[in-house]
Amino acid sequence: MDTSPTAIEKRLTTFRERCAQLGLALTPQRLAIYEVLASTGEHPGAEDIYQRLKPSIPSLSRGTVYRTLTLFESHHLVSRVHVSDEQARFDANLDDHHHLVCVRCQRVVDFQDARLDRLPFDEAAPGGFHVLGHRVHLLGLCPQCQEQV
Amino acid sequence: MDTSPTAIEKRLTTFRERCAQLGLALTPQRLAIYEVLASTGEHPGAEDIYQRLKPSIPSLSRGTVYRTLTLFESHHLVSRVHVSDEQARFDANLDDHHHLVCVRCQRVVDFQDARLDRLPFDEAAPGGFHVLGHRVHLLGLCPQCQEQV
DNA sequence: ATAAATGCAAAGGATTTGCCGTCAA
DNA sequence: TTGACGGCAAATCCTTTGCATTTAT
Repeated sequence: MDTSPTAIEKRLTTFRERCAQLGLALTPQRLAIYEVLASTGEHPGAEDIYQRLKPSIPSLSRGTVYRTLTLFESHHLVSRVHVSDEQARFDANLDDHHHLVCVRCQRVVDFQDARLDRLPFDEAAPGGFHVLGHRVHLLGLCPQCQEQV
Repeated sequence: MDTSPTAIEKRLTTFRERCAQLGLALTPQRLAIYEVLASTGEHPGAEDIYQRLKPSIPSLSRGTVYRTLTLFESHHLVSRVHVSDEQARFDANLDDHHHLVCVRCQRVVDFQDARLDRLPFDEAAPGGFHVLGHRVHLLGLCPQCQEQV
């Protein structure tokens, strides 16, 4: 995900607009939670976000983080990523994209490749399944984990 | 997954062999748990398996089901499927395959398509990621859920 | 002002774990 | 007999929820 200041700004602007449209209150907690997601490509989980914000917002509670993330997801402001078993992880990148998953450290990196966006699956769907979309997970080792092997 | 009697038999035979090779005891519980997985394409979760076996093995405990599934997975006798948030689900189909996931009822169906087995991703991996394999999830509606919409 | 949002703590579900009795090699 | 295995219950981890209070619009 592009995490340049410009791209982050853009995401935040869109976020404020969408909240207004949706009639969602723009509380400091919500803004802070969204900011964390908008400015990282790390796909943090609820607990990660809670820990990152606790110092600056001491009153913040886990419940709010969970509730807010679920709310954001239901309004398609962020998406939920299921990697391995562990906790759910979140992503503010709403562009069509796929994921590289490190099988060792579980790091998740977005990547885009037009060639993977149109797969020959429509005709392939067996059993009358009606395919709406697809997700590709590339499993492998991130640079850091390659060194440690 | 092919659930014809012949295919199931074949899986069971392989399973027994692998257990012997690995020095794993072939207990009634383990066999029963594997049989459930070998004879269904439903990708049941631990609780599903427990419920299905409880009537025939009243002494069975959840702990054993969980422990056994984890053991199987660590020896690559079954694989763990992460669909949505809910519980982990298991699959005795070890052939290379992908998954159709119903976004409505969460049904998971295996499917194979040679065209999806070689994707143009090797060169695509950004940031020095070393890609070892990939998984394609096709998201859509199963026949039953299409009718209910 | 008023409905919505937060904090807190308790509840919930899925899974793991420790302990002890049991069983098979 | 001896280590592996299963049953049971307690513990753990992640997440949701109810309720009283505070806040955004």
